[in-house]
Amino acid sequence: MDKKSNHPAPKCGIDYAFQRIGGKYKGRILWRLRNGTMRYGELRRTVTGVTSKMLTQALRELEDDCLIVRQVYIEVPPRVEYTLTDTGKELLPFLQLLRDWAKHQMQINDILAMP
Amino acid sequence: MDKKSNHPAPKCGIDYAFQRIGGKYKGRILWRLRNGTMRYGELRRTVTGVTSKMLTQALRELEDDCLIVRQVYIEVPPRVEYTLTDTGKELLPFLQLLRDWAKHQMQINDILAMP
DNA sequence: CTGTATCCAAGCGGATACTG
DNA sequence: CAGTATCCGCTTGGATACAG
Repeated sequence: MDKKSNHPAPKCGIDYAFQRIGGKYKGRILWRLRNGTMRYGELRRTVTGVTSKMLTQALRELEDDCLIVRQVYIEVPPRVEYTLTDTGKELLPFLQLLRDWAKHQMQINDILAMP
Repeated sequence: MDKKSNHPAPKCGIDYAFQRIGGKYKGRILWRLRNGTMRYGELRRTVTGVTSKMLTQALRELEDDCLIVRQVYIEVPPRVEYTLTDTGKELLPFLQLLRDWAKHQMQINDILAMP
C-alpha cells in the first residue's frame, strides 16, 4: 500500500531515463556495480557521502525499476548482495561515455582554474 | 551574485556529469537543441510542463556550464536564441543512447502493463 | 516576447538514534 | 551487518503577477 507512485507520467524517453538514474547517488551506485556483486556495506563505504537512509532508498528504487537485484542470505551476520540486472547492464556503456566526458571536462576546468 | 555555489565538489566523473545535466529539464532542453538553434518561447512550448521560471533557471545553469550559448537580438519584439556549444554537442551521442534505452524500456513496461 | 519577483508547498537529503 | 525511524533544514519547483 505504501508503493510509491513516483513515476507519474514520463513524457519522453529522456525524462523516463533521468527519473530512473538521475538521483543523487543512483548513477554512482550502478557504476560501482559494473564489475559484479557488492554488499550493502561495501556500497556505503565506496559511494562516499551517502548515508544509510539514502543508500537504502536509492537501492529500493533501483530494484523497483528492475535495474538491480537484491539477494538476501539468511545467516549470521546477515548478508545482502546487490547485482545489476541485464537491463541495468545495458546502461553501463552510457555511464562509461558519460564518465569519460565528465573526466575530460574536469581536466579542462582544472586547467582554466589555474592561477 | 552567488551563482556558482551549486557545484561544491564533484567527487567523481559520474557525479560531475549528473550535476550538469541531471536537473529536471536540462536533459530535455539539450535534446531539443540537437537540431540547432531554438528560441525561448519554442523551448517553453516544446518542453512540456516547464514554467518560465524553471526554464530560465535551467538555461542559465547550462550557459554557466558552457553547454549552451545564449544569443540576444536587440529588436522589437525581443528575440533570444539558444544553441549547443561544442561541449554540449559532445553530449548528444550519450543522450541518444539514453533515449534509445529508455524507449525500449518503456515499450517493455507497456507490454507488462497490458491487462 | 523574454524574462523577474514573490510566495509557498513538497520532498530531498543529512544527522542521529535505534532494531533484528 | 543491514537496515528503520524520526526530526528538520534546505532546496526545488509550481503558481501567479508583473516588467522591459
